[in-house]
Amino acid sequence: MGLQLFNTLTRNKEEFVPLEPGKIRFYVCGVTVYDHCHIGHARSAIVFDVIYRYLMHLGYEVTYVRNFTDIDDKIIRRANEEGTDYRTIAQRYITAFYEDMDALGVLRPNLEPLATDNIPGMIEIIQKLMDKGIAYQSGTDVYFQVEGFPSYGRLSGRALEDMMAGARVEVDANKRNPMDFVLWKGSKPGEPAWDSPWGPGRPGWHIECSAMGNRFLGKTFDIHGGGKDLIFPHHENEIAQSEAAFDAPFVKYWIHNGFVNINNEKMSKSLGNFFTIRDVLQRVHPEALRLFVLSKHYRSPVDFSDETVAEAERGLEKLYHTLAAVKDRTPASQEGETAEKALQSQDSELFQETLALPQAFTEAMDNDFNTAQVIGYFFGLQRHLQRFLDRFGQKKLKGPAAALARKAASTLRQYAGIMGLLSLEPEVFMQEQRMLKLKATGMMAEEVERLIELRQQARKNKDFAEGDRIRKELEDKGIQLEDTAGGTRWRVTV
RNA sequence: GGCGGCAUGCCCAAGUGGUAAGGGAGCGGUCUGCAAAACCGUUAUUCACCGGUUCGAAUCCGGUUGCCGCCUCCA
Repeated sequence: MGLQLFNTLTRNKEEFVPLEPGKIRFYVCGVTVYDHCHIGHARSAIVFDVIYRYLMHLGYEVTYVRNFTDIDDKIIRRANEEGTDYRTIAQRYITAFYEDMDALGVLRPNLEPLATDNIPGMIEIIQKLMDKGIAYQSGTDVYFQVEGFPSYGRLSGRALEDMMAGARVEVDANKRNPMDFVLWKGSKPGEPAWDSPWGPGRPGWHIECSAMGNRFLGKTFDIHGGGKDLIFPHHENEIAQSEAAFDAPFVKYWIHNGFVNINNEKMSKSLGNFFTIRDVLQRVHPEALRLFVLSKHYRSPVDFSDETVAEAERGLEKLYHTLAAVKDRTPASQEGETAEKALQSQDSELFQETLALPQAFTEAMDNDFNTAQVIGYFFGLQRHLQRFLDRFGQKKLKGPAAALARKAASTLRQYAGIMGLLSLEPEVFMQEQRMLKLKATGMMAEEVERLIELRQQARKNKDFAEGDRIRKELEDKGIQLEDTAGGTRWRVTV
């Protein structure tokens, strides 16, 4: 069947056929660097990261471009507020962006161009549009004339007349049509400015993506992504500019991710109901956040709350717990290949489920990146694997049993890895998770360890009352003890 | 006012014409010195409501209600 994806342009799921066999040219709108990123940005980044990883997994040679908007009114305003240069602001938040993305485990695109490094390309496009009479200068600004582009509104599914009837469009005496949008914005004295045939100024917002897309990916490219809120006007305008300038289709497939909501309302800067990525990562493990995001289909809205995030955390802990159990209870060294028959005879169902995972994974991902379904498969395999382990009680697994457990675990990790999940060694994850959660209890790890040691002494002396008292004391502070064959483990439950 | 989306058990959530995945929580059990974790069992004859198409619909069509988004910067 092959990859099917929902194309915003046609509002249908379509079979994906690359423009050039084996290759994909992929562009995602990046951020405007005037402030820290919030969870909404995190969702978008994670969603497109998984799409990128999956396209590579399918064997495509992917050229992935994600830009930075490093010049814009909000950046200038911020610079003025702080009495500094727009570059300082942009650079600061680019650095912060990388810190956030790295923490989230989001892979770097192949190219991450800056708008300000691509101004000649923008001027070139604007010039083309001027030459064709589709753009006009008015005062110190240059505008795109929407009526000169007949299919304007196709992506967002609305007609020009309808939009004008909306009447919320700012009346601008410079514009011939209220829907015309700025391509080049004349600078006021003291504002950042670049020379152009229309006088000193700066580019309008939409033109940068047309210029960078064209420069790095060509006139027409395969996939363009971004948040749903970019459909109109940003992407609509990109299409108008690019297609009018180059007389070629701009993009074949448009992919848009849904919003992150708080209390069922869109998270946004303007509403002020946002959490920054860095704040959330103070208390939530990045992989838990990733699991949270991928537990829902990328086009649906998701509600971000303590409860929904906690569910993802518990789920992730469960998956890692099973991986840890396999690691602890099977021999460290691999003793060669075990015959399939021997594996199957250990537990036919687990064996089959392990073998079936690659195809189930691919079918779900091919179906418009159905990561939620994939995660369901992960839990199914985890449960069977854990059940298999439990059959052996406290005993270690040997021979074909160990081989089957390892095969199931490594298959699980391999496919979860394509989505950027289960990428850590289980003990590393559990340690990170403990340390993260410990902050909320106000306790130090040493203190916990000391109390555990005291409890062990008491238990050795058969003083269970004292042992239980210590456990209760820790429990009240949010530390849950788990006595295992390998000693006492602890985790934080608050 | 225009355009679009969504409504699945207590909560989250997949399902795209063939008879309801998965996770969390709850309850019962196994295990445990006691716990925790884990595992097992259990919770939707039913998918907002009303009609229709079909041998068959959560899935398609029409209508109703509710929520959300876009039309202004926004992932």
